[in-house]
Formats: sequence, structure tokens, C-alpha cells
Amino acid sequence: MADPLLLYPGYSLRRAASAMMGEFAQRLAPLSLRFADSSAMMMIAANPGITASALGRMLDIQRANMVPLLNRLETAGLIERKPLDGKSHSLALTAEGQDKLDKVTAVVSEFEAWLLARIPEEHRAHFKPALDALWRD
Amino acid sequence: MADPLLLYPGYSLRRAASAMMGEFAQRLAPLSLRFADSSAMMMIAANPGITASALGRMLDIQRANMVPLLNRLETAGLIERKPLDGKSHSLALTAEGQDKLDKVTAVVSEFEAWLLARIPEEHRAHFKPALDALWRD
DNA sequence: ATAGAATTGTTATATCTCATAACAACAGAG
DNA sequence: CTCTGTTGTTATGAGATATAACAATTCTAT
Repeated sequence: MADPLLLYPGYSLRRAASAMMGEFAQRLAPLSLRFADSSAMMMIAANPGITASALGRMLDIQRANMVPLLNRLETAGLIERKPLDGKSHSLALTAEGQDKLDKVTAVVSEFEAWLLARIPEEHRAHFKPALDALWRD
Repeated sequence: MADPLLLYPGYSLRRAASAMMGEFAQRLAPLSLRFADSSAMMMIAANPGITASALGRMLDIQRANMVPLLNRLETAGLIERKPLDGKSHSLALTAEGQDKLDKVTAVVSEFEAWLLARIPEEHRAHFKPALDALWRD
């Protein structure tokens, strides 16, 4: 079967990302977290007191879509929302959230190591720089 | 703002793929096609007579999800379904589909060139091989 | 200081993508 | 010829993502 799509780096990018997201989601599932949940928790931990809007900007998630995400994390007892001024809320991990975060970072580290190991070493060092050039500018 | 996610190649992969898909979708929009539509058309053109199931297998799209995709292309007059045996259907582009495909390949070529140009040249040759190692195995 | 502009959190809604289960009709292997 | 697997399809649900609207609030510039 001829596969003309195999010629295109853009198609490889899509398929690789989809495959890796699937793998990662599977590894995350035992923690009852989604991908966006785990990123949000890591970002909140690194920036305690961050507001929902600022968080959404860093994760490239619309303000409106942050609401169910944060509700989910709050309902699960993982984060806390505190009014900051009359408008913004300040986000922080709870103790339980910290515990969960430790498990998340363990999963992430293992996953990232696994991912990198799949890339032939002669290409490995070029992987992230090449990707970053495509979205950070 | 600290961004711990920037350390992770997997996160870069996701963000880069999402950014590139957005760009590509925008370039494809004037043709009134979605990403999956364009891939399906390119694959059908390269493999005239392919069945829906085989096409789905190559594109990694479930059989069930091929139905609305192919309905869309057929309704738009771009492809034709012919009964092959009592079970399978054979897919082919119509003349109109060929015209559209020419426009699609033009968009794809321009997009892929634009994408590669964004990658610093010292990383460029490593990009696709690294990605392919993540999903073709 | 104050009017106009921009931001925040939120609700509601729509679309797209993708996964699963079920089913009847059919083909192919042993 | 029977059993097994495949095909196309319907129906359905989950997840992600985009937009518009809104009230409350803060910021900006004169």
C-alpha cells in the first residue's frame, strides 16, 4: 500500500504526538487524572498563588475551559481557590494535592525517559530544540 | 513565572503538534476540508480502490469514525463508493475530487516547507526520523 | 478623580475528535 | 458447510476546544 503521508514531517508530528499522548494518558489513568489536570497541578506547584487566567495562558487553555478543570481538581481535594482581590482567585495545592503531585511527577519522569529512549541517540539531542522552534516564538 | 513543563520533551511534542495542527487547519479551511479529510483524499488518490476499513487502518481511524468522514467527502462530490464484493466498498476520487486534491497537495507542500523552515537547520534533518521512531514500530 | 477600556471568573453552548458496543450481512479457512 | 473474522454501519458517550455573553472588578489615561 502506498502511503504518501509518510513523506511529510507534519504528519509524523501529528502521529507521534497522538501516540505519545495515548501512552501518557494510559500511565496517568491509575491516578484518575487527565493530561490537562497533571499539567495544571505541576504549574500550580511551581507557581503557588497563580490565578486561573494566568495559568490558562501558560497552558494555552481558554479561560472558559479552566473552570471545569479547576472544579475537578478542587472537588477532588487537590487544589484550593482563595479570593485574591475582588476579581481574581489564587490557586494552590492542598496537602493531598502535594501527595498526588509526587505521584504525577514520578509518572512524568518515567514517561519522559521512556520516550527519549525510543529515539535513536543520534537524533535525541535535536528532538526538543526542533519541537520548541515550532511553538515558542 | 516558573514553567516546569518546559523541561519535558513530551510536553514540547504536544504543544508543537497542537500549534502545527492549528496552522494547518487554518490553511486548509479555505478548501472547506478538515485535516482527516485531506489525509483520506491523499491516501485514496494513492491507492484507488482501497476499502474504507483498510483506509482507516492506515490513517489510524476507527472503522466507525470513517463513516461520517466518507459521507462528508461523498456528499461533497469528492469521492465515490462502489460495492466491491457483498461486504466491502471500493473508494476512489471523482474528477472533482482530483481537482480538490491538487489544491490540497499545494497547501500541504507549502505548509510542510513552512514548518521545516521554522526548525533551525542543525536540527532539521533529525526531526522526522526522531518522530517516526515514536510511532512507527 | 473619574470615564472608558480591559480583565476575571463564570455559564452556556457548539463542534470536533475519538472510543466502544452492538448488529446484520458477508467472506474465507479448515 | 460450519465457524470465525471482517465490513460497513448506527448509536452513543467522553474529551477537548472554541465562542459569545455577562456581571463584577481593576486598570489606564486624561
